[in-house]
Amino acid sequence: MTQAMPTPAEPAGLDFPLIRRTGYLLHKAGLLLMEDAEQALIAQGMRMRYFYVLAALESGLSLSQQDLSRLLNLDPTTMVALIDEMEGAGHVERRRNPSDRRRYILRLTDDGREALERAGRAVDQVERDFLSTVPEADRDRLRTLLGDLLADRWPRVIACE
Amino acid sequence: MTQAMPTPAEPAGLDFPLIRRTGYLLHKAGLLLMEDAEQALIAQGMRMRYFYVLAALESGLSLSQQDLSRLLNLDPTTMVALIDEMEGAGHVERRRNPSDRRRYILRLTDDGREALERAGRAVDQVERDFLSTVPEADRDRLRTLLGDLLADRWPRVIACE
DNA sequence: TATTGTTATACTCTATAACTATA
DNA sequence: TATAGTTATAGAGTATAACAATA
Repeated sequence: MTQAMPTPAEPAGLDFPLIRRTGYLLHKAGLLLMEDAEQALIAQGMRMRYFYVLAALESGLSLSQQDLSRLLNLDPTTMVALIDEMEGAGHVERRRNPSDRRRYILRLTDDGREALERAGRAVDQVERDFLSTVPEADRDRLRTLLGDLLADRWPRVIACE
Repeated sequence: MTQAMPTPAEPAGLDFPLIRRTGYLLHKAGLLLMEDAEQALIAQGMRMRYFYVLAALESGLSLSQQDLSRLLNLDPTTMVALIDEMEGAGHVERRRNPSDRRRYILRLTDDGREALERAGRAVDQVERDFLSTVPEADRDRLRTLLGDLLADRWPRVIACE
């Protein structure tokens, strides 16, 4: 081949204007970090949405499947399959809500709580690794900046992908 | 309904541990920003990947479809349809590479360059709006932090989703 | 009549396999 | 034999529609 081949290994050689955009960098950083986290969870037979549901149920509120669907922005039919999986793994229990027998009250089991903690540790580790190049002092600043950035968008912030 | 309903409008009321993670905030911020950008581009009949290809071709390198596939991490078959669309819109030209007639050399047309500029302005505007709550001085800091964060992952940074 | 959970179905997106023309 | 582009096809993931139980 006589043509120069762009090598993805050296994109810096390409004048690719996107990589100078804060927005682009923000998107890529978030994406890479979440991919790492998902990968770490897959090693535990779990995905991020699974982790999200565990985290939501830890709150102790009496959440139904559709409550969770709305909260995490997942389709109710998707939620059925997810809760099926979690129930099969013994991490979640379905109990009928006595005051509205159409609904379940979903509860974390002890195994579920344990799985949540273990997953949380894995995600913590991924975050630490990912942020390791950022000086300690800047990490707080970064978190604060991101929090401010999202402050006026709370309704959409808690949601899967 | 007698049970308390969690209202996504007030997630702060939920003790949702994820929203205190820098990694989670980073992911959500990047996602929301990119959704806004995609929305702005859809108003121009364009998507982000379309914008990415325009931006890559602006470099002036002699890129083939598969060069672009590798660079943007898009499947070659997906690239066919995308370039079909771009060619149909008159933004890209396919010319056979005379030194290897299997390949094309893809070129931006004047219309394509114009579309790139217009899209770039839209994305700029989205970024400015999104970052408007961050003090001017912190914006530079944020960009620098994100750049450092990605510095050792360049091979994976230039890529669609 | 409306809503929860559920199933079955359709749709979208992406990846796989096979083909052609070139090398 | 291998590669670029293409097409047709299969698969994963998601959304839509319809249903039973309950309100």
